[in-house]
Amino acid sequence: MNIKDIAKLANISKSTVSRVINNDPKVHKDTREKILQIIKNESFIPNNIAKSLKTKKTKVIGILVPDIGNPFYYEILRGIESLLDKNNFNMMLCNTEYDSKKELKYISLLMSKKVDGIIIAPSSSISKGVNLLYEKNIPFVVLDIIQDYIKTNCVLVNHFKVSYSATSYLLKNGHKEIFILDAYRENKSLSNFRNGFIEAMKENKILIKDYYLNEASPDIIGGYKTLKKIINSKYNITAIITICDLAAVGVYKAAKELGVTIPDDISVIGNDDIPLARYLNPSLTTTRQPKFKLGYKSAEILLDCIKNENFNKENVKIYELDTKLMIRDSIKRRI
Amino acid sequence: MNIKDIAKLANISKSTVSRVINNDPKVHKDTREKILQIIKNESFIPNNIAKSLKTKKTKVIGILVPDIGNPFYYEILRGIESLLDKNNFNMMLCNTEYDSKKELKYISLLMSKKVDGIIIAPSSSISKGVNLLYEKNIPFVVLDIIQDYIKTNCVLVNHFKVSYSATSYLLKNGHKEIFILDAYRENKSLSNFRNGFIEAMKENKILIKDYYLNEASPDIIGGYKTLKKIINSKYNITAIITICDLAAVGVYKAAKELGVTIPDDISVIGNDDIPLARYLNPSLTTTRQPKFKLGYKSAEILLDCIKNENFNKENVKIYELDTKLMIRDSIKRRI
DNA sequence: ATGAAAGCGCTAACAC
DNA sequence: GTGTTAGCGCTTTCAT
Repeated sequence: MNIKDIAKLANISKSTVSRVINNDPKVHKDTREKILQIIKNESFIPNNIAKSLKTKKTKVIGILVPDIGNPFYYEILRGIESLLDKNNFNMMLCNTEYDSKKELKYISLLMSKKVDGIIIAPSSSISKGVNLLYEKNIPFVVLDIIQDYIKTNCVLVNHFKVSYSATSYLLKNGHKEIFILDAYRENKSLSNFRNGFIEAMKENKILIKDYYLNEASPDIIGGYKTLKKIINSKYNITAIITICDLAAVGVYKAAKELGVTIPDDISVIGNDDIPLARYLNPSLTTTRQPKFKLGYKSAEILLDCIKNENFNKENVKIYELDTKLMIRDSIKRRI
Repeated sequence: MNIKDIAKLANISKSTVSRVINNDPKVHKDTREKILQIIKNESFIPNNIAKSLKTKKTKVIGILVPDIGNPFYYEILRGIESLLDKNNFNMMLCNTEYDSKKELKYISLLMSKKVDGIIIAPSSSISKGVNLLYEKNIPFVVLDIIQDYIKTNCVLVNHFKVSYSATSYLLKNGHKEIFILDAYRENKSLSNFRNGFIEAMKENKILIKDYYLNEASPDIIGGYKTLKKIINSKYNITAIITICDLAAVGVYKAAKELGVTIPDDISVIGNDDIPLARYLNPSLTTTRQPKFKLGYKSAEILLDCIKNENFNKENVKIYELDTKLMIRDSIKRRI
């Protein structure tokens, strides 16, 4: 069943049916009602694939996240969805697993399916996928993981401030031997999360030992392995700052197994404030990121690029959203 | 840029370009290589919208879940995604928020976008959306929430057994005044979760007081409100069984606020075993559902329906996956 | 206010 | 092994 069939049933041309479907005002009231009635009777649903072929718009956007399993992203997804819903867009969700190959594959698929735009939390800070989008002039917004060598619209929090504040807070509480767990980075010197830590330490004239600076996967396993390594190496650490709460959960897990008590033996401070954070034992001190808003804002910018067709590689901006340190029970005062 | 342009560059017809793109063996090796080279040079990505219009296949499936924010669904999503990835399918994710209107709207959108099939965790056990899919002969699989009045492929766990076992376990531990928190249901007598509880109580000759049987939204707020209600009503409850872990988290939250100690004052048993469950304080006793497998299996069945075009409303089955009671620290022995 | 016709970019049947 | 052609179901310009 297609508009031609509907047209036949109504003794009218398919152009007019098309007009009715698209709410073109230039249709006689009676004609409109008749056609609407038939559409309803037949419970006809127009073929938007054909429409898209003609109009070059799909009302679909692609979303790429590195880890569907990280609660950080669900709230973001909810933020995106809430705006897409209002605009009758759909989202194609892709899970890249921090794998640049998979990321690139999905981006190609999305492009072949002619999504109107893409929101991507890249697999790394040098993403080939993002480069492809850039070259092909696809409207896109980068989320959370800023690109090192390319200017794009980007929505995120200030990771420098996040770790600077977290470190300062630990310092204020008498900690000196602080371990930082960053995600893997191609170019370490470009890591704001790392640099905020370094800056805070330097300002307080604390010597940064090599092994303070660490990298792992930003998930439970990453945090788990990291604490095990710390304990095995008998480093004299009193606190650990993690790149995300999920990694902090990994630290908790390892602590339990190793008989290490948080915060008495080691203090932990996370980043992003996943819903679980406040329910952990002890509840996790962490930096709250406005996750819903991160998603909503990204969608807003993207839809704007799409609608106004004003997507311009040069006219691009970094949107920094505010964070807040949530002080809970995972930090011990060492004075 | 389209296949016609590629054809021109190669001095060849677009049919042959199409053949190369679709790996048709009936193309001369040299021709193929030449075309492949041009495609690569131009970094040409074929328009799958046009392809879909012709072939009536999109390689997209729609997923509808009632609450993106419930961790129960992420593992399911991962399961679905892992199979879709292998088959180069994309997924359109829709969040229905237990709202049948929104569900229906999204289903219409998905149908207009000609998804090859749909996996739906319905907003309720009598879903108009599911009925529409049924009537329109769209391949679909129902996840988790079985439909009361319509036969469909359905992947889920045996909720009767889940609550029966949970209740039996509580009974064995000396509990008698047990409260059950079910999700809202149009037809209460059809709730297996409720019925498993009733059956276990009856077998043990425990009188079921009216207020034992309760309904709330299956999320943190639902659990939160429920415990508040119990405490305010001064019911003499020693244990509570929740329809999902997220509701149990709500119970924990209310308990903390009210100064109620788990498990000393009240025991709690969840259902589904979200990642957070074991990290709660006290760690939550709950029934583990094979979430990844639930998703994977659904996708498997759906892709099978799509590929073999053997989707037949009558030839439909319920797939019950195994569960396991995870005994942790949220139950107190009352003997 | 309505209709006729061209065309979006691809596939696939058919011809050679 | 390759080319020609019709057509998938819409939109949209142009005519009336």
